Amino acid sequence: MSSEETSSDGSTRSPAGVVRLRDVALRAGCSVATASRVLNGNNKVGKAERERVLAAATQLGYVPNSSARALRSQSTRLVGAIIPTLDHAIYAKMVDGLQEQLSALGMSLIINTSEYDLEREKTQARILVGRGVESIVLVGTEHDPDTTRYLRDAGVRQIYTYTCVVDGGDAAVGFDNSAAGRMIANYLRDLNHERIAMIAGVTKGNDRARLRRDGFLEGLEASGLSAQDVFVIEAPYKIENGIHAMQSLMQTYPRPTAVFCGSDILAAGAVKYCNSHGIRIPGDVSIVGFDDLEIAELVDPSLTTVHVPAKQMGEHAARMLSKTLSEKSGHDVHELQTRLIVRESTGPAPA
Amino acid sequence: MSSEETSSDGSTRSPAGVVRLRDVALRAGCSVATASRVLNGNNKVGKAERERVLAAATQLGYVPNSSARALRSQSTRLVGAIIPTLDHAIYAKMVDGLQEQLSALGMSLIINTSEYDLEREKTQARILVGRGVESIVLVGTEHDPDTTRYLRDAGVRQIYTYTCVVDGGDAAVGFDNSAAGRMIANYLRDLNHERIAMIAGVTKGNDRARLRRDGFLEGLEASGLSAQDVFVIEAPYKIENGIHAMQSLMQTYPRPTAVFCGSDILAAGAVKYCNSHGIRIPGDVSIVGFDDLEIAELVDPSLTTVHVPAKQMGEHAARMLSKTLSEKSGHDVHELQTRLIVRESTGPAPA
DNA sequence: CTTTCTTGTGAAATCGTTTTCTCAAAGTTC
DNA sequence: GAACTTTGAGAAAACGATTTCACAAGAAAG
Repeated sequence: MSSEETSSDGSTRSPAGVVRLRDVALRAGCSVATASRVLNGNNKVGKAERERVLAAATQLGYVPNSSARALRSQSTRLVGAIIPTLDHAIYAKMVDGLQEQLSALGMSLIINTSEYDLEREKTQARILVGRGVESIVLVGTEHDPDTTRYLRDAGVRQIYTYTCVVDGGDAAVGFDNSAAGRMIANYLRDLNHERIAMIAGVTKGNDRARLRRDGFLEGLEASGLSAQDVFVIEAPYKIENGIHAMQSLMQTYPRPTAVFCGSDILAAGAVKYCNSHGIRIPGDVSIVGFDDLEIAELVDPSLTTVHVPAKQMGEHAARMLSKTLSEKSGHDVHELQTRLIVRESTGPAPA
Repeated sequence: MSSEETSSDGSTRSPAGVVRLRDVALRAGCSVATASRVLNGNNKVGKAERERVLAAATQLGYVPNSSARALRSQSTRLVGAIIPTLDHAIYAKMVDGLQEQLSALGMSLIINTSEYDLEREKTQARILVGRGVESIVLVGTEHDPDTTRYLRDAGVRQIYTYTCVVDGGDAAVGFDNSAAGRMIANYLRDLNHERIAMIAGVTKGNDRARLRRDGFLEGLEASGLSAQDVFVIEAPYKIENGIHAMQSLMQTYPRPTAVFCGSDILAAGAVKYCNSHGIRIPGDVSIVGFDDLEIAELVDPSLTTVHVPAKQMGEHAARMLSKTLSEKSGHDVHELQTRLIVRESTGPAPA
């Protein structure tokens, strides 16, 4: 006697009581092949048979085994995403949008975090391929060449976000980090600032942080300021780092009159430091953030910052992915617009 | 000629260039059965053979096809999570911890968002079951009875988070929302506040919000205050809602001298309103938040709030899930401790 | 009335693993 | 040294779907 039990109508059931296609076919009085065809919308099935199968399936509450389906048809409707962390609103928002759209399009999302480590990203990519994802959403353009090659070889479509540079990938949705940096440079120069500093994110393995910094420095150079004189501190996106970096900057002489932060998180820390040390914003120093998170409006003074459409970016990435299935267009770049949000933390350079 | 290409060493590769177990076995000079045994830690394999397989696997960068593995072994190592939204740090942090641990334990996570809608949660649950998840992480104890039953019938283990009440589920990891509410009630009463109000989250379909409110009101009653006199406003967790709710409260007479907010988000809005309308905190009104998000420290004055170990909760949920596989303990509750973080937004009641 | 397409159907191969059988070789025990 | 364990390894059978192939039966064309 096997572990299966044979019921009176002759159908066999697995111990867990899970309904298989065989059971549906048995009840509908046809072969599994026919049942499969009906359930997959293949129209080469007679009307009567089709209806019997459909009825049997609903009556039994049949749910296809997606492992089996994926194994045979080599098509999971599965998407992977590797992001640095979910503990940062800018990525969480993107994933939120991505998930929402994918769900609406009948796809599912497996997420993995890399903690800003490209080596770890490589490992996660392998896992996701093993899971059978058909596409993978990554952050930024810079990745381990192994990762890029591996994914290409595995036939997995790569979509980069927060960037407009496709490079080794298949598509990109994001914005021009460099242009955003230049925009801030121009904005601060228009306010007559001359002693300018930056608190950037860690640029190693992070092209977004690097491009923002480089664009910013380029913009300053273009306006006649030597980039040599611009003090740049790199720090991970944490409030404490913003505090400490601002402390360092405020101890330099001459003090900068404007500080551009690579993220609102760093900017919030910078503001906190100034507030607790009697440094007036923007009277003594102007501070600019990046991302336009909720905190930008909550800190006092509220932050001038660059708005990044994070959720839209995720939504658009999802739409790009669904397109893949039908029209596999080539290198596909979608640029979203960032915009400067001027609030209270910036003002003209002190006299 | 098939679609496979045969390379010089005799191994066959699928068109996509994915390495299969067969390739590993071929390179190691053994059968697939043996290779499988080695890779699955079955110790009945000779030392020399074992090492050759391991070497071959790493050299080829072998990643098992999890569909096939799942199909045969009847175990996808797949976990689902349905959370209200990722656009709220408290959930994003939990998922961050969950994902990190699951990944370390060799499991993958599919996430879905419900937008605080139990109907939508039901739909998502069905999708996840179809995907073959073995467990599902949900937020709170309150769910559509259909969802609970469906998941139980499908043999999917249900883990509730942010709560200690298991009810229809299999396990819970979280904290006592009601006790946290009482704690705040006592704290405010100890500061001699008598006119107290609350800005709660939406309680429909949200037992956490409801329990916090009820615990708070109970605590006030216990200290001799009539819950009738406590004005409670419900609002979704958005900053603007905090602003508007605070506006309403400040227009009542007599004004409350202390306001408990169901979330730091609402509290941040409340603070913002006061700051822009010359209402002193805590001189005129004390404000208490909930969650201890980054913003609690960033707003001015910084928020007195209840610390919630969100990331730990996710990590613990992951560990509970992995336990299932081996020791399937029954109803399993793990209570984490919340604690009151006193900052600048609270003080004694004005005279 | 044959021949040639359609059309609908079922049998069987397949996807890449894990796991059960089977069996040979090498130890053990008397 | 014969009879029994143990041990290690391969061949082959699952797992549950999809999809190819083969083939009837009926329709259309000659």
